[in-house]
Amino acid sequence: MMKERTLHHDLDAREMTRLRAFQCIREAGQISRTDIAKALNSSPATVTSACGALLEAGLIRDVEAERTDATQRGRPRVMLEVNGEALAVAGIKVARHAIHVTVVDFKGVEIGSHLSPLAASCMPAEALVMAVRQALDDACEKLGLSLDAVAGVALGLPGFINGETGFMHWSSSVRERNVDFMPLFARHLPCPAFLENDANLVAKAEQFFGAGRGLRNFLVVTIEHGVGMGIVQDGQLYRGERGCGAEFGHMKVQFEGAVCQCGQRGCLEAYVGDYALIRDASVGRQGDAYKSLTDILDAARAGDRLSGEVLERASKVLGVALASLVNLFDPEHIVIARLRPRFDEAHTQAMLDALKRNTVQVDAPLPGITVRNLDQKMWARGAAAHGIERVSILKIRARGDQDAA
Amino acid sequence: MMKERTLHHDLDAREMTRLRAFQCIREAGQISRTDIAKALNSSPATVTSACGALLEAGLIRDVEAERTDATQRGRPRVMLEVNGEALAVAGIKVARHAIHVTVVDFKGVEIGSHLSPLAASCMPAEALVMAVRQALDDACEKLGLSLDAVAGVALGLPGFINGETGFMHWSSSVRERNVDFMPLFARHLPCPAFLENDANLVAKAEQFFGAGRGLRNFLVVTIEHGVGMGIVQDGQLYRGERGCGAEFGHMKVQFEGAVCQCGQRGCLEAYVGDYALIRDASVGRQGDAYKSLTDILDAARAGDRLSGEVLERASKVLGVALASLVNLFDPEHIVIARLRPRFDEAHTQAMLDALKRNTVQVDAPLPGITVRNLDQKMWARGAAAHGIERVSILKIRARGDQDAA
DNA sequence: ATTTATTTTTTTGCCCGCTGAAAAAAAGCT
DNA sequence: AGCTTTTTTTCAGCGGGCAAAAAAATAAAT
Repeated sequence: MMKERTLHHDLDAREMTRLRAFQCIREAGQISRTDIAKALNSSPATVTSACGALLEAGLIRDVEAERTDATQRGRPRVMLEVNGEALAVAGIKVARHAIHVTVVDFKGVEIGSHLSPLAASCMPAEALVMAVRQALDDACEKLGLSLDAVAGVALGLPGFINGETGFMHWSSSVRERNVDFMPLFARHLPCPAFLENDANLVAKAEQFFGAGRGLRNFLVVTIEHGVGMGIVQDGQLYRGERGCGAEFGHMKVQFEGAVCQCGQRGCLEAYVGDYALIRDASVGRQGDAYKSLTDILDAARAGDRLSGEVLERASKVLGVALASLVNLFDPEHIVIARLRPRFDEAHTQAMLDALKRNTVQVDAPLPGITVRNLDQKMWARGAAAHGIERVSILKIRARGDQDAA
Repeated sequence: MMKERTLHHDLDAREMTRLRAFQCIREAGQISRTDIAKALNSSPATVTSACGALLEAGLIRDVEAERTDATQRGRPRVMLEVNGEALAVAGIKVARHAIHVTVVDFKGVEIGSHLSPLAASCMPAEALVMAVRQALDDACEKLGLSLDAVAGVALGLPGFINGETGFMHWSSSVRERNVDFMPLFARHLPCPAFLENDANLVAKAEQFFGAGRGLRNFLVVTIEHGVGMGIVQDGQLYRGERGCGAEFGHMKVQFEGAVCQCGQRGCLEAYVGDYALIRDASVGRQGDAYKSLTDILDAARAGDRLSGEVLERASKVLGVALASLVNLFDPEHIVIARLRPRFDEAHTQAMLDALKRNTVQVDAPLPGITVRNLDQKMWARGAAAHGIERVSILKIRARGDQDAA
């Protein structure tokens, strides 16, 4: 059996129809069968049968008919929605000093969260997996939940992760390189496990809950210590050939430019990543270097020239790099998510200006831009979203097996 | 009817199977039914019926059984191939000073070519279409071919062309902006017409005849006056949301860098495009500026310092930009095609070194790289390839209609 | 209250492509 | 000639999707 490129492999035609119907329902929140038929471009009969299977499986349910104000004649439509109580899914993100766990219901509504401190920011794979398992157990206990009630766990790691194969090429949180992480992880869990690159998780979060709803072709850029990106094309994460593309942070913005933490020169990250700003703004302040971005922002607001210039320059460089992305990908939308300190409006504006000025002009509207603050919970939420998606595929496939039996 | 994203719309399941079989045969050159079944992952019965339809339509034919040396028992396999004589297709490329026409048979074998000089490098759309039609007529006459024998014409234009809709946002060859070019073009032709961005055509040529055969995920970069790119993902041209992405030439490689012909700063084109090299190498030679890249190459070989440095720098910048591409797209393969003057091995090597040094390291093999000289005929050949693809879709759909009748 | 109109949903029967199995075809080998 | 091997074709059956019809549920009209 050859290795398939999509995650929808081994779903037959009928299961694909069910999955599409399910995803349509999830995306819409609430939707009637007729509208699903329109959205899927298929017949009502097909939708009825697909939804019948989903209802029987308990994955969706019909919702109490809301009294519509618009006085409608005819048989009232029955709205369908994802049955939140059907399943619980855990999303886990490994950060530098903590493991974030969030447990959501099948609709993506948060049941609860938990944060486990992490002793070391980099440890052996085996130890990390144990720590993750412990964090999950703690979270379940805190929420009064049995681990058996969790239908799937999705884990997000920084670094070069092939989400399709579950192979970890490199991660800043793991001592070893080239670990076949997925089996290791799955061995310590009583339920299906999924692995994904952390920037891709933010993309998933946007697709499920944010600016990416209903879009099929968008980019999500994350800016924190480093710079990451998730690419959604045709509604699916684009992973590249080896499963580790989308390294926007290491796109070169300056020939023979500043040194990046990856050892190369001119990477975007070396101009707009947190560590780069701290480095640049601290020049000439030996012994009194800034500790965090917040310090720099405060200094700039207090009138410090260098800090202001560093921030302005970073904004412009980021805008130019984003313009390159637009020129290359021509996406429908871009989400720019920056962690922690809320930037001044002026910086955002400088970034957007640079973006606009450096985009190839086509007399067609620019892609939509969303600038948002990225909070720590987004990753775990994205992991949960990813988990929901993967588990729903499993559940729909499982139904098929039962039918056959 | 909503606008579909793929070119395979309105092909039903059976037609899709036929198309896939046809494409498999075209890609393989010669292949037996059993091997097609393996390649398409479907049953021999299905392949027989699909090929039956294709045979009946005359699109393919079975080839005289080649005596295999390996003494094989059993019923000898019947090899199928595209029936070259089935149809003729014309590929046309509008260049700055000429219109290239190439007519190929359905297998892509060149029947003949023609080159019509073009008075002006930029003219009104209407006039350009007339000139193209004239060039096509001339080519047919020269080849002793009736225009009726041409089943389709594919036209390549430089600029921002939406190949899907046939809309021209901007082209250096056309006076007006935002012309709905396709209908205009089709009105002057007795056969189906197709339009495409010229860099995408080179990608098509590589996919059909070159390094892209059998690959589903590769990039083709063209370097001439400007720099272009074609993106093939999952076997299809990636066009972006507005149909005019892949502007590699306007990816920014230097913050506030050299001025590009597009008016912006720091574009790759402004460092490696022909005009940029001529500009840079001619500094300080007022009245004695270089006229062409060849001059610069000659000067460098003769020991001119500046020319050598300009070439070396361009090679390095290109390598770095390509590394950014790899980091973003993680493709299976990259084809780098440079027009006209064959560069010295040293420059190619400098480019590849820079590419390698600036690629994010993953302990996984780098994408394959093909460096080739791009000759003028590639565009027209690519246009022809594009035409073949589009015409085969039309023909397969047409069969369906006949069946229905 | 009953009927009519309207809209959504379900049921039913049919069509059609794909498939597996078996048959047929076309060789080579003995 | 008979057996083996491999490819190709035939054929019956399965199963998904769809159009049409039926059913259901309501508003408006009489």
